Amino acid sequence: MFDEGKKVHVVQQRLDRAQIVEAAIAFVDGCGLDELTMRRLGTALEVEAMALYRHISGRADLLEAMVDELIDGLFDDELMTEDSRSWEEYLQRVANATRKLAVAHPRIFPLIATQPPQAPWLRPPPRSIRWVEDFLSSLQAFGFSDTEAVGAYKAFTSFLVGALLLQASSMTPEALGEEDGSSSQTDLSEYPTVERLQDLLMEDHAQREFDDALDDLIERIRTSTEK
Amino acid sequence: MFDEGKKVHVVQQRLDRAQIVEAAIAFVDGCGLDELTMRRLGTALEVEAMALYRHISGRADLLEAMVDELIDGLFDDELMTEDSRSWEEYLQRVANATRKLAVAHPRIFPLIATQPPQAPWLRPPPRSIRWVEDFLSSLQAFGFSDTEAVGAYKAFTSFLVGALLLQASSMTPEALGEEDGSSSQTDLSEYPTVERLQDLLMEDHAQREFDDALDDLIERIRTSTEK
DNA sequence: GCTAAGTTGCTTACAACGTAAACGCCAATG
DNA sequence: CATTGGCGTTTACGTTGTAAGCAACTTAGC
Repeated sequence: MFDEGKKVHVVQQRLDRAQIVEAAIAFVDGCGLDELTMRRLGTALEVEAMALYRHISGRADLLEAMVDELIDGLFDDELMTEDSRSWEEYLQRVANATRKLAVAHPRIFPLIATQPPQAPWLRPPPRSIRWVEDFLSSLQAFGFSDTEAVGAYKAFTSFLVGALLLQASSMTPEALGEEDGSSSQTDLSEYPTVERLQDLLMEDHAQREFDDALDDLIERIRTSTEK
Repeated sequence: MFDEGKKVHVVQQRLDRAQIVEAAIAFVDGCGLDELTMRRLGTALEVEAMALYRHISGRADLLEAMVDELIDGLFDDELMTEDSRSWEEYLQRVANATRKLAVAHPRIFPLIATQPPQAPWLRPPPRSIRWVEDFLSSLQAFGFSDTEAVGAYKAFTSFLVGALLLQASSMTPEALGEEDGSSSQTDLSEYPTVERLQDLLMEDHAQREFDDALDDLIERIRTSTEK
């Protein structure tokens, strides 16, 4: 007679926006952006597609919510909770937290980098006003002038998107499939240099290159604020 | 009796792959990626949608062809035709030619940066083997060792995608519409630093920042090859 | 506890999409 | 002249995002 235990497991029968977004992120992580469909996301939540529209206004809204959710999650990252002792340390924290995000969700990161922000001066990856406020005010607390802070913001965002977008797309399962040239070995005989350096090109030193480029960026910011 | 001049103007009645790709690029430049549809591209060419499939194998193929077309076009750029006197000049040529491309096609550039390349080590923006071959062999002709050339390649591509993707998305007509906060003025009262620096954030020094960052990247490559 | 109101999910429906398959026209080849 | 092969059209199918109406459940007021 305990038959109403039929909907087994952890299936909540009440839907809300947060869990839709969470499910969408999980879905894209697993299957890729193109596979994300209102109907499929519905069935993943054991619900009809149209039910989602009570909580989100459409597919575009869902994508934006996913991005915002991940970006907001950065603030709760342990790296960001405690204060930094120097602006260098602050930049390193932010960079590493963002990198962690890109590595955790390589198939969503392109969306973060590509999706048009609310205002043109709100560049991705931060992409949220709250975040930019934190960035600029933190730098100013360490003595940056207005123009220095804004200059650092622009240089830093360019650095992040360049380093992490390429990192993320190299981690996408589609790319990983053909990593060791088992399949789809293209003919390189016309490109001797590429052929000779192929092993070097495939080597993955992403973490070190990221750190090196970040160190260099920090050095660049330092000298530009001391002139 | 010259009645067959009815299809006036420059409408060729024979379709070929090149003009389809060209029309698609023009269409996206004008209307954006989301608006590009097989059917719409068909009518733009005064042809039924299915006619396109005689020349391209599908939408994905079309997107790839557009990217390849633009990338190949870089080779014909006047900047690239003559030899460079130094590797610094070579990098500057490539960077400026790529930047010109991003500025000319801001709505397509995200595709160049995002689309998965043929091999994981073929990073965008070059994204073509021919191009990478030119890059690596040119650097080696200027005395770069194998590891130095590959290191420069990776650093340079990261730089390009970061600097140009943000530049391109800030030039997209959607973003430009709200550039001067005429519409959609969000409430910044909770974000005093952003509010105070808003004018600075909106200022566009993209060209100078690009050049500065490039100079710095060159300097970084120089010192790393001299240690 | 009972009814009224509001919330939430389901059903149905439609236009637009990408593309497969069969068809007809035209030009070039024998 | 007949034939063949290439190219554009027509028709059709399955899938997509989403609008509209309906039904069931939760909650509020008495």
